[in-house]
Amino acid sequence: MENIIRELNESQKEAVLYNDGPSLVVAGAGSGKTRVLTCKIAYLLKSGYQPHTILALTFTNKAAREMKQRIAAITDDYMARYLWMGTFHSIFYNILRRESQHIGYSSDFTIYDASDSKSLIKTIIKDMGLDEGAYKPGLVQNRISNAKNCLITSNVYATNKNLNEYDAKAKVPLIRDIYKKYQIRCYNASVMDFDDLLLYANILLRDHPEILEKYRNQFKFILVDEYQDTNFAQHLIVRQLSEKHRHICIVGDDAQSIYSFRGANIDNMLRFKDNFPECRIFKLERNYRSTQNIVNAANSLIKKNREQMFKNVYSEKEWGNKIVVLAAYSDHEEGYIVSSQILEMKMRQKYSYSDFAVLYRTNAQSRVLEETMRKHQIPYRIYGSQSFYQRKEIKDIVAYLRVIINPNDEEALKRIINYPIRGIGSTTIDRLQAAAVEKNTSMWNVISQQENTGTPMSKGTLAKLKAFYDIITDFRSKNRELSAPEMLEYVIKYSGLADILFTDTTAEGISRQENVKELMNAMTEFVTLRREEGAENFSLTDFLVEISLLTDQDEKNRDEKKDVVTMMTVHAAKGLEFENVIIAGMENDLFPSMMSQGDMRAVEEERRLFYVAITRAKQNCIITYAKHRFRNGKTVTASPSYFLKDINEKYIDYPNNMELPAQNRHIALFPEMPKHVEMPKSSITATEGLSVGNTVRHDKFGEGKVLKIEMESNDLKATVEFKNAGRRTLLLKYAKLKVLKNG
DNA sequence: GGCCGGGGCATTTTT
DNA sequence: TGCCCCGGCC
Repeated sequence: MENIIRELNESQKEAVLYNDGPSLVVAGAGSGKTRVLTCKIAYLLKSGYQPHTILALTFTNKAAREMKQRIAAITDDYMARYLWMGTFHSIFYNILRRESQHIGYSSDFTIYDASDSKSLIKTIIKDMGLDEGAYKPGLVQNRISNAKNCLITSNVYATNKNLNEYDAKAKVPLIRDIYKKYQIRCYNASVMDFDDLLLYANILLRDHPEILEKYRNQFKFILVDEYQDTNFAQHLIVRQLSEKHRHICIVGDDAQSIYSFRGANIDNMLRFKDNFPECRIFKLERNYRSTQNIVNAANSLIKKNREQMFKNVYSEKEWGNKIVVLAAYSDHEEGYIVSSQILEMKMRQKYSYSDFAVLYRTNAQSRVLEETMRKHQIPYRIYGSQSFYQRKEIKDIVAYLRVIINPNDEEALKRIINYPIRGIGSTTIDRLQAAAVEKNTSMWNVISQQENTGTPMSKGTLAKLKAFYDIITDFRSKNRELSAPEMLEYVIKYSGLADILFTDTTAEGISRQENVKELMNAMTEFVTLRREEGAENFSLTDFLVEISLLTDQDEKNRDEKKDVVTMMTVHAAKGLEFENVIIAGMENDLFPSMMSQGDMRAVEEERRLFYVAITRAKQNCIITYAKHRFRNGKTVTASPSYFLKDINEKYIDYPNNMELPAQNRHIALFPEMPKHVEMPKSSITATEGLSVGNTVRHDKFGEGKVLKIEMESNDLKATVEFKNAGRRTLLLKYAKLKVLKNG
């Protein structure tokens, strides 16, 4: 342990050793953040903290697993496995399962992924007879998700004036009803979506002080990684759990905040000091990853952002090569350039394929790039777009598993009730669903009580339903006897899926079979890993949890050892590093995205995204753009991104193009003109702009200072000391407080 | 109830 | 361009 601490640099060491109170570690890109976190946790264990009293929230499950292993190696102790370490979603899923009776859920609840929840929203919109042109499922889904991330429950949503007015203006006034129905149907199906995990975790802690107390006492030290990407729901959980013992350490880099579309709020980090005024700030500024040129170039770029914490990231590695910008005539030629660059560099400098990453802003760009990679016979692997667990054959099997654990899971049930074909058609399914909605129960309950519900159905249909019911019931009882891997095999065989899968000998059929085998491998691997970690009991449920909450990056273990080029979106590349990074499609309206035009905050986020992309590179960074690109069915002309101009020209080379990017044209033309109306700040979001210590103005009471902000039955209220009107407690939902000054 | 073909529409990022 | 949805037909 001492040796390891000795190897840290001064600021890393300080960050590791200070554990007497709250701390904020500002960790620049490549500054050895993971090392600090690992070392700190090991140090805490050595100082006498019991592992189960440490809660460490990471961005991916993979990161958690790797850190646990490293900690175990440092402390030379099997205890590391008892650390509470994982993503917000998986940790609070476990807590919610444990405490499910307090929120009225069964502990066997399952998880809706984004497509399940979209599909349910679609169903509801149809049921309500709404115009699907106006009520776009994706849009509604976003609104509901945003609301949840701000802890706006469906009831609060329905009664919130701002939100209702906003929706009315947007010609979608009934979103509030959709939201309500959606929550009811999720509840009846015994499922939660991703956002619900955080929402219900908050409700649990809010409504059950004894449970809050229990976890507060249990978690004597809390660490959170990537704090710049937490949303309000996550922030509030952390704050509540830690505000008593105040042993909290948050780590993050405001320059890498790229998830605001998911509700992440950079202010959680920037204003951490408001909640924990005594917090100490440590800055990790030495970059161990990239050459000086790359670090300097990235610094010069991010300086153009207004909102940021001051820091001075530097590298002491060699100076390195300049960033190279290459122009292509078309997106196809761009692909060609990318491929030839890889081949050429590989040949000249003995890189292997896995030393290269091709990054792009949108998934749609991958197609053309892929095509050229194939033409040049460059092996590659795409992460993200169609993840393993999104594949149809995998989703089908997983749907069976979900129904076994939780037969009320409606989306899973609908997926398999007639697959393989059992003669249960859409008419029957619609009827079952309607009956379930009407009786305020699940489809499964309707099916199991078919005889006495009186739903008019033919004898034949009833028999088919009974047969389906028997299959599932058999699976459920077998699940009590068989191990998880045995159960998986049993399901594939007796569901009839095996017959479909293994008789198909087309190329796609074979690939599907391979995927199914891969799923079985994943299961075996999971079981082995659990055993190695010392877990005695693991069930199908555990496996299901694991795969429902996998992050994109978690899937990267797959094929990790293969020598292939990595292709992914910039978002997916967060936290990773490569010898050589190629950023493709560096064009206006693409990067920065068209959607960010004119909105300064959005543009700054795009710039941070570009910053993330550049700082993934250890040795070389190559940027390409095309002058013509095929988009949405037609070819459009494109111009080099004005972001290129933001990089100091000292660090960048334009060997093959004369035409330099135009000056910041969007910003110059439309300074800060918002393109979209922001989602109104509701009662609870109000804290985003409001914190203890702020000077505020109230229409009636005048100026005052915020003393306290707290949550009471779904609403946030603030206690304000007004200069002329004395101390008052106001519901933020109604009181329109204007922040005059940050305390 | 399933399959096929035409038309319309989409495009930002994802736990 | 390609995906998804719907309608028509088997």
